[in-house]
Amino acid sequence: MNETKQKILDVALDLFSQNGFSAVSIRDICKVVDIKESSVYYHFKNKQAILDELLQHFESIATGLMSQLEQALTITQKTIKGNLFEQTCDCFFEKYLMDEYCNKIMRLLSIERLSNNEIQKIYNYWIFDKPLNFQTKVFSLLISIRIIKTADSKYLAVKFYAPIYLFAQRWLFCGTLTDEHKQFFRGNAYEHINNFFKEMEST
Amino acid sequence: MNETKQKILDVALDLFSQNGFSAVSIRDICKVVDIKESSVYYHFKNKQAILDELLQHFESIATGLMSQLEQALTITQKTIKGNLFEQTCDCFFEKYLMDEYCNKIMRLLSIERLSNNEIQKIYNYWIFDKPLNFQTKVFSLLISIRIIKTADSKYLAVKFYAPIYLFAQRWLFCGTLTDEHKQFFRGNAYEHINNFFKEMEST
DNA sequence: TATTGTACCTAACAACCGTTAGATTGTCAA
DNA sequence: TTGACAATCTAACGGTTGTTAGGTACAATA
Repeated sequence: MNETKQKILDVALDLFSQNGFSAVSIRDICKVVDIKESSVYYHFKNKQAILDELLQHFESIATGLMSQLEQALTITQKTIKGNLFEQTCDCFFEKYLMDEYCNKIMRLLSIERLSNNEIQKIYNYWIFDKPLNFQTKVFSLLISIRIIKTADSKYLAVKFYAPIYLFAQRWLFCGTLTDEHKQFFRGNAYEHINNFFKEMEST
Repeated sequence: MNETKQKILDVALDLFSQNGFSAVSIRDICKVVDIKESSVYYHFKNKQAILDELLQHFESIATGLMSQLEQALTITQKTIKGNLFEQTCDCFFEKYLMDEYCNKIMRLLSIERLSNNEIQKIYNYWIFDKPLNFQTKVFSLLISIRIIKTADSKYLAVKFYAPIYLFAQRWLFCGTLTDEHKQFFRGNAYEHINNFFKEMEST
C-alpha cells in the first residue's frame, strides 16, 4: 500500500474519531500529512471514499477476530478447558475494544451513527448483535454440556455483556484512551466476570 | 419566553440531535423557523449560546426529576411500599430516557461528547454516575431494612442498570424514536427488572 | 406628537468547504 | 533519448460558513 495513502488514512481516522466525519475537512487532514489538498484526490475519489475504506478495513478486522473466537468455541466443544472465557474476553478486550484502530473506528461510529443509517447498521451489528449472539452461543454450549444449569442463554448473555458494554462506554469511549482508563476498564470488567461466575456456580 | 426564540431552540435541538452541533448551520435552522440568519443574533449571542441554553434547560429538568426520585426514596424509607421500583423505573423511562426533549439532548450529548470535554462531563454525570449512584442508594436501603440480603450494593446497581443502559442504547438512541422502538425497549427492560427481582428473592 | 425599544430585515464580510483543471516533477521501460 | 506513467503541485471554481453593520416597521411610552 502506498505510503502517502496510508498516512492519509491514519490521520483521517485520528481526526474523524475525535471530531466526527463532517467536522473534519480535507485541509485539516492535509495539514497533518503535509501535502496539498489536491493530492488527496489522486488517492481517493472523494472525502466519502476515505471513510468507506476505513470502515471496510475495520469490518475485515472484526470479521477475522470474531470468526477466530467462534473457532475457539467449537474446539472447546470437544475438549473443554476452563480458560475459554479468559481467553475470549482477553481477546475481545485487548484486540477489539482497546485496540487502537478498532477503538478509534468505534468512536467514529458512535459519533456518526445517529445521522448515518449505514453506520448505524455497522454499529448495531458489531457492538450489540454480534457480541450478544456470540455470548448466547457460549452459554448455550455451557448449558448443553451441563456446566451450568438450564437457563435462558439469551438473557444470560445480556447479563454478562451489558456491564462490559457499560464499562467500555464509561472508560474506553470518553476522552483520550489512556493507560489509566484502560486499567479502570480492566479492573471493573474482570471483577464483573469473576462475580458472574461465582454466582453461576453457587446456584 | 419569546415565541421566535423558543422556536429557534426547538428547531436547533431537533437538528443538533440528528446531525450534531457542527454539522448544522445557522441557515439550516433559519430555513425551518422561517426567519433570516441575522434575526438569530437578536436572540442569541452566537451559535454556541443556543447549545448552552439547550443544555442548561436539560440540566434543570434532569435535576428536578432526579431529586423527585430521591425524595420518593426517603419517603419509602419510612413507609415501604412494594411498587417503589415500578414507580421510579416508569418515571426514569418515560420522563427521562423516552421523553422527547431529554432523548434529543442525550442524542446530542452522545454525538458531541467525544470532541467536547464539557459535554463529556454532562454525559458521564447524567447517564452513568447519577443513575448508578441513585440505584446504589436504593439497594443500600433494601439491604439495611433486610428486604434483600447483604451484598455489594454498588455491583447490584451495575447489574441492575447496565442492561437497561444497553437496551436504551440499542432501541432509544438509534434512528428515529418510534413507538415500535419504545415498545421494544419497554419489553426488554421490564422483563429484565422482573427477572432481576425473581433471582433476588430466590437467593 | 415625538421618542424609544423591540423584533425583524437586507446585504455583505472574510474565511472556509469539497473538488477540479492543468502544470510540474521524478522514475522507469523502450 | 524519448515517452509514459505515477505522484505531487499551483491555482482556482462555486458554494457555504458564522457573524455583523445598518436599515425598517411597529408598538408602547412620554
